[in-house]
Amino acid sequence: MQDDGYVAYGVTVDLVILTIRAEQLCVLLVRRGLAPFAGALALPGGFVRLDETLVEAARRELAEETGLLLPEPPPQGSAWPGVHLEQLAAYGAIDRDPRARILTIAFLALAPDLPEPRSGTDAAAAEFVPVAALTGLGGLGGLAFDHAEILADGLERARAKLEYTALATAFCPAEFTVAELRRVYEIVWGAPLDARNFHRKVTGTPGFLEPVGHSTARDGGRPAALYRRGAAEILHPAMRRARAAGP
Amino acid sequence: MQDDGYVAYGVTVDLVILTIRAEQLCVLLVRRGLAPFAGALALPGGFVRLDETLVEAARRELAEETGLLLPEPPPQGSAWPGVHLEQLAAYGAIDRDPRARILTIAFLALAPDLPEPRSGTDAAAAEFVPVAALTGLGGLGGLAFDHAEILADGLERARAKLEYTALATAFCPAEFTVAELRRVYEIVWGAPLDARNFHRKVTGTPGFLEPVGHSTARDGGRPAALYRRGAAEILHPAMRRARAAGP
DNA sequence: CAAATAGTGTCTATGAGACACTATGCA
DNA sequence: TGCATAGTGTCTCATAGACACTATTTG
Repeated sequence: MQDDGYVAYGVTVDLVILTIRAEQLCVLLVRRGLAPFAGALALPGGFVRLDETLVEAARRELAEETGLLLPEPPPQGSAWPGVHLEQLAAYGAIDRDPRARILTIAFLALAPDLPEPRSGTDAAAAEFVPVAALTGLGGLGGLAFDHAEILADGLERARAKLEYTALATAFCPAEFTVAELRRVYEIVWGAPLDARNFHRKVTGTPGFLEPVGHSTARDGGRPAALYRRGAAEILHPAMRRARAAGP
Repeated sequence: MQDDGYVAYGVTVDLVILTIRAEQLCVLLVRRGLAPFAGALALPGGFVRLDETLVEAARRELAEETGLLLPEPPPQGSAWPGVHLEQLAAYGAIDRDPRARILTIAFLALAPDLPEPRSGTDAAAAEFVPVAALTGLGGLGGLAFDHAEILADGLERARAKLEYTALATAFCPAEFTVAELRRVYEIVWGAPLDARNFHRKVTGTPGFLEPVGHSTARDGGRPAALYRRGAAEILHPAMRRARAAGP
């Protein structure tokens, strides 16, 4: 780190907030009210204040956009539909914002089905949009700034991490069945998985799932045992990613 | 991205440049000449200019610090001791620089044994330091700013990526033997690997290694076939990381 | 020849993938 | 009873890991 050459940048955080609603992978987008890109969809985000770190800024934006409780502090012991938040990458193309040189640090958030997003102070309107509806229209086109690229990176990160981490549980409520967890994988990867093998894999991996004892019959068949996420963060060996079917 | 709340940050890039010299994993460090942290070791880096992207700034610093040819453009077809360069993460703790709010984007570079680093315009002195010499002294302590954390993240990224990518070849010259590649894994992971199984794995994975036809006998046994890196970027199934032996 | 390193073959345990089968609820 | 979903068992194939063995050089 040198001591000459200081120039000033604007720094924002932008969030790729993913959830699953109505059997679809959705991303939270806001409709921009102001120029540039007025009227276009964009990832939620905002400037980083001088008195907060990058993660704190991301957590603040997450709360503002979703009205959601912050992922920290983790409550003692029991069931918590944890929102996962991690840094994705920094984006610094010279003209990514036409007004000034603005750098953004993108974060990836994974959450269980959230309450309807309440408009933050800044966001004109926030809504969960099915990812398929965006990719269908010519490769994520139409997003403001370089947000198509950021979203693509976030999606790839999420898909990849399902393979070798226990992250899929972040899309589930505090207690869930094996079938619900499997649906998460199938929806995120866009490909079906063998229910029997999946069951053996996730229940056989120590620390992945923790049985809560009782069961439920939400779906009208034999009642399924309920689990909550276990302590294991990584999965070894990894789950093999099924290749997406269809277009 | 909102339109209010703009504040100005300084933005730097810092580089974790790893190489292998004399059977040891080494990182390029500079001795700081100026306050803060004058006299301390630090990662090389510098401010991002207004007319360059983050990667361009990283590439410029890499060239300045190492005198090395840039990893791009990749020359047609043949042997190139590619320097690998990728973004690591952004670091934005409030007081990470005591002078001002400065954000840094860290990059990770992996290179084959480099010529002696020539002092760049800014660096007082740059030298490759064995990582073991740093970790031995109480957890990477003594580095300026938050560079101990950045270095730790870079090391972990490098170790992890050897598992599931063909990245280890970035530590090798353009043409190398299987044994040399295996030494890379052993040095980075700090644990021995079975030579026979390793050989089967890397030669059996399509696209990982590309035989160049001739062979060499640098080490006095049966001559070994030479390879250059193949087209495959990822390794599936992954190589299993051996757990580091000893302290 | 011995020593040293390169490279192959073979066995075993494990896990993925395919899929038949049993278990337990509800209408 | 039939139907739907949960969960288990079993087979086959691929691969990691262990390690005996052969191959090709130098001294």
